[in-house]
Amino acid sequence: MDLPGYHPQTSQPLFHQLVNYPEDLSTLKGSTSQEQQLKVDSRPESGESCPICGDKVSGYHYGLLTCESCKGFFKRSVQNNKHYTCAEKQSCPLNLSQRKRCPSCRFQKCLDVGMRREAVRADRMRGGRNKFGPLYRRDRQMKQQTNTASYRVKMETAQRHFPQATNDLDLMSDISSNPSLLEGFHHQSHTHHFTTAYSCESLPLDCSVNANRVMTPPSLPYPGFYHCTFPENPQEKEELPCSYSSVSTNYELQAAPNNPFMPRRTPASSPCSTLNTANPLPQDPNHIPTACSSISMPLKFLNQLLEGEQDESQLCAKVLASLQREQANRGKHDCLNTFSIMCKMADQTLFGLVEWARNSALFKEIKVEDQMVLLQSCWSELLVLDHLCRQVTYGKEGCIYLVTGQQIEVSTIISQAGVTLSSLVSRTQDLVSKLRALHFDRNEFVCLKYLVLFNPDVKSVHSRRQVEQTQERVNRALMEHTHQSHPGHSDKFGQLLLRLPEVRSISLQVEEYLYQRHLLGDLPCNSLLTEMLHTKHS
DNA sequence: TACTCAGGGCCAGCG
DNA sequence: CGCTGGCCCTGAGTA
Repeated sequence: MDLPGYHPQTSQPLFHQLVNYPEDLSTLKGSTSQEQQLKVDSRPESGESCPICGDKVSGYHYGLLTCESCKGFFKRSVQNNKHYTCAEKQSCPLNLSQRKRCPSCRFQKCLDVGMRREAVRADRMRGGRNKFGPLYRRDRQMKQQTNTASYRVKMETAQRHFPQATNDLDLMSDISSNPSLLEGFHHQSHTHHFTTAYSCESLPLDCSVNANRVMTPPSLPYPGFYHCTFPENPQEKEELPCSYSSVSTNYELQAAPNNPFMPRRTPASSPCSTLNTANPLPQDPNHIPTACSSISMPLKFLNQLLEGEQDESQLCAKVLASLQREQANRGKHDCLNTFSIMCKMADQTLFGLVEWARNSALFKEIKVEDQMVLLQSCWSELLVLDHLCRQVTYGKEGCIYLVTGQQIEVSTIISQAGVTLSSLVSRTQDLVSKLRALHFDRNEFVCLKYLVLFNPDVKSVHSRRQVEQTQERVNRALMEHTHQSHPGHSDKFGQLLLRLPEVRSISLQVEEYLYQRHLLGDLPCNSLLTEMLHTKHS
């Protein structure tokens, strides 16, 4: 099926490059998926590096942008059916000066980053185009679009396609055009200045640039929970050897009473005292744990998992900055509609989740092909889990809390939405209530994310045993954590696992809903979200 | 029909 | 002598 703005064979590159270019991530941070794609694509022009050896990229070769030498190397290797052997441990360094050292590792990296054997012609026929043509073509089109600032991601409303429609598809437009909805959507903040022109389907995009054109951190919800933490005492971290991973951020969450998700800078929050995270006990402020040796292996393992967690305030700032850039590119009279804003938020969150997975030591241990397959299989579940966690952590009863810190009243959405969206919102809110009742905490959230990610049942996973073993380890850690943190609630572990099928079911419904809107041309065609959606449907 | 550009071939240089 | 990598040729696809 030919879908608007989408070519099945071109669905891979954005996600593929995201998974395959470790060094790119830092530069990709904070960009929209489209912007990220553009950065990757602009390599030949900007003289950026070959993903295999770091040399200058000369064009698309056998599936992706590489340098001339790796192109030749790959071609010869495939044509001559070479079988190399690594003299070391198959982890030789590969860079411009050392690429000749180990052909085995070089060829393996070619395959790992996505060069395709099948693109080397068996008949050795010269010239012409291969089957990846459309893939390259789309990338080029996007480059052109970047160069001409007139490019706009096509995000037409369902209203435009189906003026008579009065179902779910209208809701997001309605939210923008209905003053009462906007009230719920707006977030009170001294740095956010929301425009409310109905015609413009407004959004808060001018929120984080100050008069000096310097990015300022966005105002975050529940201001009392945040404080500036330019470390006054640089030794602080060292004094807390097992402290909660302190992602470098100007804003950090402060201890929030009765909020099990809030990381704490007190010793009680350190992974050494993970057991206390769910039911924090009063701590002597001068007490600093000296070692982690007293905690069990599964809990140490759980602490390691926690260290990779994303910082919510950073994600919030990133999403806001991305929305702001998008709006800046569009100009004053061409505002994003609310559905597009939601898609952007989801897209950025998804980027964050892929980044989280990729940075995970456990995930890095498995083959890149498996990483891709696993992420492709569970991305929507991760999004749903992420959403659930945000609701339990920050959300108020009866409101949906967005990644940008804004809240929408559930009743408002349900009153405006059609059957599908209403059902989705209700089911999700039910699940949030169940998780609140279970006193769902941060440790458990991390475990569920890993359980969803390391799914050995996913088809075509090569290192199934490895995935299975990781899942078992996470399972044990979760079991131990729930038993220790809630000794009186012997069934919490089982209760949590029982939520996973619900997460799965909701995520499938979300995919279905998004796919329907995609068919109507409502989704940005160059987003990671769209790519992931399409990978599953193809 | 001219142009584009990715795959293939060639060959000087190197170890 | 085999491998490397820069350069050029070829020709299907595209505007």
